[in-house]
Amino acid sequence: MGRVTIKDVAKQAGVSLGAVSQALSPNPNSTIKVGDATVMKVRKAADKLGFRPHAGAKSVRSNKFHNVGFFVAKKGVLDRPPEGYLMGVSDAAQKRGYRIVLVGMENGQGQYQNVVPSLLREKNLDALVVASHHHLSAVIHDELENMNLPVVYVNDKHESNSAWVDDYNGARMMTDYLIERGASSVVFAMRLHSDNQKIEDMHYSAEMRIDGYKAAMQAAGLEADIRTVVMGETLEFNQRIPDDWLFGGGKELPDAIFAYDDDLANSIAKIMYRKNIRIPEDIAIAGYNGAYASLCAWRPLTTMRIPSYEMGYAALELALKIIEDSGRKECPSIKFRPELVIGESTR
Amino acid sequence: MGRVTIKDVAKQAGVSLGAVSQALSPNPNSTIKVGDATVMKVRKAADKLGFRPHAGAKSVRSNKFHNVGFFVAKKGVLDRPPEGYLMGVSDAAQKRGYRIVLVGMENGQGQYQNVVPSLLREKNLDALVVASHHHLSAVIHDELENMNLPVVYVNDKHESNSAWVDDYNGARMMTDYLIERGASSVVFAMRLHSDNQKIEDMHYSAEMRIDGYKAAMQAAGLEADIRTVVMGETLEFNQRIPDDWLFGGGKELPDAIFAYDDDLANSIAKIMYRKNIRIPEDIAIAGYNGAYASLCAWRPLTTMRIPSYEMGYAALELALKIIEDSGRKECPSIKFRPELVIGESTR
DNA sequence: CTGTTAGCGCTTTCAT
DNA sequence: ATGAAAGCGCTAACAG
Repeated sequence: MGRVTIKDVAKQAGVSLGAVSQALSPNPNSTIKVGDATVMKVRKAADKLGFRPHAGAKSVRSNKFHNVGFFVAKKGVLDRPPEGYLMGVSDAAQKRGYRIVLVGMENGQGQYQNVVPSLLREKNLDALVVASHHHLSAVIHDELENMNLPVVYVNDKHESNSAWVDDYNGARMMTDYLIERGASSVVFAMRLHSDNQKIEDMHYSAEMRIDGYKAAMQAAGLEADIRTVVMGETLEFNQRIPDDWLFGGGKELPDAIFAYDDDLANSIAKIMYRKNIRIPEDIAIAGYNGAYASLCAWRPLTTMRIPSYEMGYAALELALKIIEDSGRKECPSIKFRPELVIGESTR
Repeated sequence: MGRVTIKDVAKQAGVSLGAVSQALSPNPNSTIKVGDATVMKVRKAADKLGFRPHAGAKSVRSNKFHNVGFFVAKKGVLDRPPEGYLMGVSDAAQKRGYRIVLVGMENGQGQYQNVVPSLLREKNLDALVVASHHHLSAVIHDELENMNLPVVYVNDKHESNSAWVDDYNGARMMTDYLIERGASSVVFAMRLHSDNQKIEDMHYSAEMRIDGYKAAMQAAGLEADIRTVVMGETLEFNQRIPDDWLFGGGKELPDAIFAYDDDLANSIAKIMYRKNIRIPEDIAIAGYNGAYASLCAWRPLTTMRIPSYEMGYAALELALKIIEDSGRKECPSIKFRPELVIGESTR
């Protein structure tokens, strides 16, 4: 039993080839119109024969794939939140009859080698959603421009074609909250990937979060206190931060620590716990991102939840808008608002 | 500037069409052989023109897609661990030049409507990896059989073509550990999706974990105590379990609770915390799965870690074995061992 | 609506 | 190695 083709269906249904094509995947611009009766007849025949259209063959003529790539500009991404982006992208795609194709970063020996992964070397996608957690996305951006492939960004801020979060206000709200709850010394903690990494080279959210934090501190008449630690590119759950990073050696314990993200917040909280400093009684700790891990833990973290599912969903819809209006190249970016989720790591 | 095809490359390189085809994607069985010099020349021309082969066109002749589907037989999966399966699958695929295509469950109004999602109705995949967390996979199994699509299971136990975990020994080890650490009353807690759900209708791991737990209790001369609670299909992080489920109304607080999975363990721990029962001083709580959330939390959970990345990786390799040995239909299933990860929810 | 035909981009065969 | 040509499954254009 070879493969069942449209030809077999036509024979079985007793109609023409073109009729089958139109019955199964109608095109309003087609010169050939099929009636409901024919459609039914064709469907029945197709079902009986177990016909499944060959996606590749379709794409050859139409040059449409109904595939959208999901590119993660980060190593080892899928093992950690927020994977809500992917879920949103996937649901939106499925609803519109598109498939999501995973495109991973290629990396050898901890270095990004081929910036454009080999999977993109084949023509197989109608568009690409880039989920950025990394300054690297800037490099990719240029490389992709030449490929004539519409690109949409999720969790990255660009002039157009992106879904991003208003982290300035997010950080401001979090800092305000900590101050309101009684903190007068609030440290903003973040990690760097290397000794001399500049804020400008980091993800856009770094600058926004710092600015939001500073603004809130200034408005309250408090002094901003930003502390950084140099760590590897990813923060493994067993990777330790030096115990004396935040205090010790003369430094005082602040009332609250606002960490750049939940990973860092959890790591800091672990240090405190080891030192028998009680959370939230002795110190308040807040994170950012609203990672699943922070929310469902038996001792949930106070965090700013990013609407990652909605952002992924919106990003895919942006991508489809561009694909389907074949003239248009750009759509305005969409701003999302984060939401304060109060856990048990603050009072 | 239309699309750059193999024809343009041939012209640019000054060689024949067939030569380009062979130079760029060599086939040992081809009658036409190209030398290294030609290959170089062709590659250079292709690079210069920005040539990207059309995946669809390739697939028409060869009937190979270099796509493997990843099917999640569960609603809203990608938002929660263990997503390590997907990462393993994705890495293994990338290494071998395959793409991962996400195939979601279609569900309307909380009911599974079309068991085989529409994305599978097109011929587009060489194989499918089914990640099962659900008895539903049995239904899918039958439906897929007719499709002539090799199917491999991850986190499900079948005679062949599956990567599964030895949960019997996992549960046994966990129970032994709890007993060793001083517990004499250990409750095994699990949830049911409906009032009259039978263990046999659940995921294979339910029975294995129960049996492992029972065996350990019996070996220690203790009485098994299994308690179930009826909940929705998914356990949201804000979904509450009745506070009096495990104790109250005459029931005594056990020394330890071994929960079917980390989600449930976290929920139980939250109840305890609300009731001012100290963990681990007053009661020990253990989970299962080794979800990222459990491991990276600032108060990590004691859990059995499933090697989900490795399982996903292995499952994909099984799939490729079947794809590439076009004769073979089955490979022996692979058993994985879970690993005890001691957190701070037990002594 | 039908039947026929061209053609998408690529692989493969055939004769040279 | 070449150039020519067939064919994969499908869509789309053509005249009826």
